[in-house]
Amino acid sequence: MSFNAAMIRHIRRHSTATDTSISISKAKSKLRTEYDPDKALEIYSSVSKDYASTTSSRYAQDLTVRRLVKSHRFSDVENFIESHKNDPKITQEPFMSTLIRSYGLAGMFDHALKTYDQMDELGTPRSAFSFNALLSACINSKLFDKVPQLFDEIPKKYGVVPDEISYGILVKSFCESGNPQKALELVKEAEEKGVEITVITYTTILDGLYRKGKSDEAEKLWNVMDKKGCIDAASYNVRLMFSQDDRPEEVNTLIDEMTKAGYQPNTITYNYLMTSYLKREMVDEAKAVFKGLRENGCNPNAATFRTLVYHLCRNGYFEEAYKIFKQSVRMHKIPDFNTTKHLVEGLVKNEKKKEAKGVSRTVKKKFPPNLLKAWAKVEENLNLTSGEADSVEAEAASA
DNA sequence: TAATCAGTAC
Repeated sequence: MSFNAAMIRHIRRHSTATDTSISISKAKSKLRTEYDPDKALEIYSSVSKDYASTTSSRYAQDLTVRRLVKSHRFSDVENFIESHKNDPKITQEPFMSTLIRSYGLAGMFDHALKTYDQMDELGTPRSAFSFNALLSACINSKLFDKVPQLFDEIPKKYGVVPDEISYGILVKSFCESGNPQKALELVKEAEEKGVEITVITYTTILDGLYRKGKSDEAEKLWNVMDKKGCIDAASYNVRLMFSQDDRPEEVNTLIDEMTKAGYQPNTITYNYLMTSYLKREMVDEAKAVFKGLRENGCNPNAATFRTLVYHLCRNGYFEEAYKIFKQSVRMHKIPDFNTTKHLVEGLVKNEKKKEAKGVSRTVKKKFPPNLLKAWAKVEENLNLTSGEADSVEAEAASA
């Protein structure tokens, strides 16, 4: 089925509860594991809007847009987002902002701006909230130079007053343009205007400085943040990210410091520690970090699996990588195309063709349709197409 | 409503 006007009518018709409608939480969990954009649309349309809170439906909407974007179906994205403009909630700024943000996720900034300009005729009031949605859309569309321009023009045009988040997004745009120095200057300017510099804004600049190799400046900024008490776990994670190439002992020391300062290490923290071990081929230590996640109150995320499988393959531990891959499938967090490609190639090379076929069958069920052509090529090159094999998924389910 | 999870993306 392809997305069309009938589907939009279907979505509208189901705006009240019917026996076919499902709860938003059920839709969210279904959407998380559904990569086919058409099926994602079906799930979205079956949600009863009566139960949908703004944040929940925004999440479901974002997921649906992401699935369509992954398949490069931009006209369907447009139809999908535009269909929401008939919703009576369109006069509510947060609802409208969701549409602007969604266009940004799709990289369709022109549409985001057009939608923002439309707010007058649709009767939606403007505050910093929708302005920030527009600036985020700009960042997500990777138009970093456009953010300062909008920051200058929009307040003049519409009388919107930028808030601390607007400044945070402007800071991000400078960092993304490779100019964290300019971001630091902006901090001064904002402070003079009495706009708060939040921990997220500081952390953004910290990351920007490290990325440009300005470790000295980053450390100076860290001291400023420390003095102000403007630090959280994510700030520590940025420091950890740039210490991944250090010795694992040093990474562990930094994590100790983090814990003593009262910040709970999270999954991302442990991902960095794991990577620091893997970069030195300390596979047992890395696996110990992975196994210890749960007792540290953390769950592996998609990056955990991707990193572990990727490095295990790079180091030639294909059977280990295969085991981890099976776990990732069970948790609906399977690694990306390239990592999985490394895995099947390594399995074939090591005469594990049956396992390779299992991975391949799973991939064909889980990857977005637009990647399947490229995957068919991988299969063909490895001669995996003949014969039958159970998918990893089926095997994992029966295990 | 913004920040951190490998890297050109496929």
